[in-house]
Amino acid sequence: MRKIDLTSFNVATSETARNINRRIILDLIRTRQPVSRADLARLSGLQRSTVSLITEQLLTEQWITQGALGHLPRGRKPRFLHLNVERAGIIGVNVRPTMTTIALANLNAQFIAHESFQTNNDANVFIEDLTRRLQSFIKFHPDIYFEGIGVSMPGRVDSISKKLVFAPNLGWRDVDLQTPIERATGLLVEIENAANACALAEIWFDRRSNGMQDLIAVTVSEGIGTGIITNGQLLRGASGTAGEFGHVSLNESGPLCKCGNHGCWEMYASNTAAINEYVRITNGANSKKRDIQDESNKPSIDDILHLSEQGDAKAVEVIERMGHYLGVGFSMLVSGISPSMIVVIGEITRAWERIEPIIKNVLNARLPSSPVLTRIIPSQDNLQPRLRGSMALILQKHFGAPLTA
Amino acid sequence: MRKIDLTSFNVATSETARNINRRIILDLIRTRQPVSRADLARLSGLQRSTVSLITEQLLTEQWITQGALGHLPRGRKPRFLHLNVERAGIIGVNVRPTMTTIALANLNAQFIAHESFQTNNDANVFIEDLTRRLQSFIKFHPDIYFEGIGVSMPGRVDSISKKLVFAPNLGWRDVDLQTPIERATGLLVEIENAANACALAEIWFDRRSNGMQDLIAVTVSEGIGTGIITNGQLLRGASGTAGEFGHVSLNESGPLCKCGNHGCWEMYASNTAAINEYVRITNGANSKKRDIQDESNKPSIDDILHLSEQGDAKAVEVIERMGHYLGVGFSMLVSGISPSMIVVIGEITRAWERIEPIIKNVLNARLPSSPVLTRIIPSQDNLQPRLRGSMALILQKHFGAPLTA
DNA sequence: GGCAGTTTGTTCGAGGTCTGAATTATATGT
DNA sequence: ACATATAATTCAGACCTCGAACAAACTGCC
Repeated sequence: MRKIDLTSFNVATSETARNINRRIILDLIRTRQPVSRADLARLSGLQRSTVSLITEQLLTEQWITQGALGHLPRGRKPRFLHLNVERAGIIGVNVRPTMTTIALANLNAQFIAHESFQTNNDANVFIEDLTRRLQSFIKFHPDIYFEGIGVSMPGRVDSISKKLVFAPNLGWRDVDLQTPIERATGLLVEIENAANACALAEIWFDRRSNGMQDLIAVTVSEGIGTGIITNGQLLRGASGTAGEFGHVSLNESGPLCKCGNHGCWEMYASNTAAINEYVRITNGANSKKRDIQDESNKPSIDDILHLSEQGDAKAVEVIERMGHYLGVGFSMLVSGISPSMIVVIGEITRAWERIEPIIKNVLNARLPSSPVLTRIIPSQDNLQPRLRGSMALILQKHFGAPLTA
Repeated sequence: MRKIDLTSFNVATSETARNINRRIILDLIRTRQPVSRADLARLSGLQRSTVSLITEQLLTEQWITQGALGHLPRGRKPRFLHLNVERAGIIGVNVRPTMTTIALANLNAQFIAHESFQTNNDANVFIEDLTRRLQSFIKFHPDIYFEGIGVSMPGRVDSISKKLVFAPNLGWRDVDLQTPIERATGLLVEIENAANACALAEIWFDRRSNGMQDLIAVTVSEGIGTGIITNGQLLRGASGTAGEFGHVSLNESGPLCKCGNHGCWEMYASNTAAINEYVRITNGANSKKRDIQDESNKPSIDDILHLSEQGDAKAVEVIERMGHYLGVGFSMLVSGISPSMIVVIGEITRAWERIEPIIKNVLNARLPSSPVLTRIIPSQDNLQPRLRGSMALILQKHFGAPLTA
């Protein structure tokens, strides 16, 4: 049971009941479409008369549309309702260290258009670039009503000020993206950390999380990020700085991390860690004296995955080591938070068949006293969880639970 | 924003608005008493007429009482409202490995009566003992209407079946306390893990958590437990097994823990760890051959704290080591969850002045890239957080936010 | 003492919402 | 054509909040 937050709460007015039921009906239509009014009454437990009133409202507001008639063995045929995919568009922006993607989707979070461009290293130049592109993107679709813009960032975002606090792989600090984008487009803008966006994407759009109210999304790339959802809601912590499990130290005397701490989880299980390890063990075999590691000589994580798929013993070793340390970190998450599901996002999911048994072994070894109830699965990367998650930020406003009490 | 849980949700009826506002008013009276109707209207934002209707209902149901008149420089004097402390009693039960305490409190969670007895090692004998004592406890207060019984347990409690899954320090497994107590007393019974109960006590009754919606309670005793509150609500995880941060491994090759894993946090920072360490370093000095450690010869944590207060160098060393490792674990919690507050419960809080700077140093060393926003404070142990938390389990039902959508 | 000004608390009609029974609409099978 | 079944709408009744008007109670000032 939730404690009432007496510092910021909403009392109920005469319209509160409608607000609650409207959101329930709208979310039911979203997830069960096509669906009839009678179905909605059965699913929700509301009276058919109430459902009719609510759907009439949703129809006039163009949130939904009426479709074909259904088929039944007996009786009057039901008229199916759908989300009105043409009503509105949501823009998702996925900022990554090298590339930035802008995408337009309908209310079903199906992509309609997208474009990508190089991410400029300078934050100010980038913002100018992005806002200009967003403006022309919007102009290019004059017939669409835009609900808002969601932005996923590779770094820590303050949940109150909505500023980017720090993005290590971009080298940006204290950047305000929300204000310039809002000013340039006049739309609602939400900024969120990439791991949090992935967690949202999973819970809002992935069937595998059906009915789950808690899960953790682990993004494995240059570093490791964790987006945590508990009780159906993002865990943000004091000013949005939760989710830095990637910087929990697994070994006090381990290698020095960018964050200044030693032996962080991401020093063992990130792509960067795998690349460094691969360079270390191949150099050790080929030429011990080549101690200056040229950046351009380093393989990419995709190279290593490709080599391991072809049976290269050292690449396999590196990937398996990465799997092992992913398992170590997961065991921490399972002990402490015990989510229903952990979703892994990143290139490493390509090698899932190889690392899954390793992860399971580590978990069983490290959690001997209790069965592991957490499902650990790879993300379906083609679904673009970062982009879809940034869209969920906007969709939530209409489809999420109302804020009462 | 919370996602609507379509597997179990509540639609709004015509009474939902009243339910919401009633709980807001009742919680405002609880926290701000004495308070007038006009104050409530200002605090809640509801109309004075609405507040009058709600308070009238609360008065007839005897949840609240009218008290004295207030004083104002001008105008009609307000009539103060209070919680009706005589309306109802809540029974809290705190089960610990050696002793069990039963306490009766009023709606303000002020203790009226309490009794303690030895905890029987045999679960069945214990249940019989407890239910008999509860029955006579209730008979002894025939004029009180009991709201329910909350039980705090030193072990893992399944949040769905409400069974005790495992209590290592009692050696109990799969014990159902709820059903026999409900049967014996006819009252609502809630069972919860001790750390979770402490977290609830903190958020419901401690002024220091005013306005906070997230905190972690860390119980330091034989082991280490973590009760986590996020978004104003207990984090339970898959079937209530969250909060086992005490069994996260800090060192893969550390000492073997009861749980079967190596180098768990509680192997370094619990009372047991401190006692073992003290025995190790004193034996090392006195007689290296005395390798059989007689249980009865071991000092208690209170002994060690007492010695350290008197300046015993080895006791001080052990306490400072414990402080260091508490800091190590806290840095994990701050990285991953970043709660507004961490509250420490246990005998170690007696040495707070000594260990606080050590903990702060560890946190600053391990979280170099961002300021630590989390306040770390000792619990006020005389407030009996375990007992009060078990009472909060029952109070929540009436004072918590309603379950809508 | 009486009156103006102020604040508390209640009363009552208006408007929004859900429920549940009755009604209308539409389809199938005999 | 008629019985049966299901979908969807209509409408009175009950509950709720709002907001204006009103009554109650108190202070200060003339």
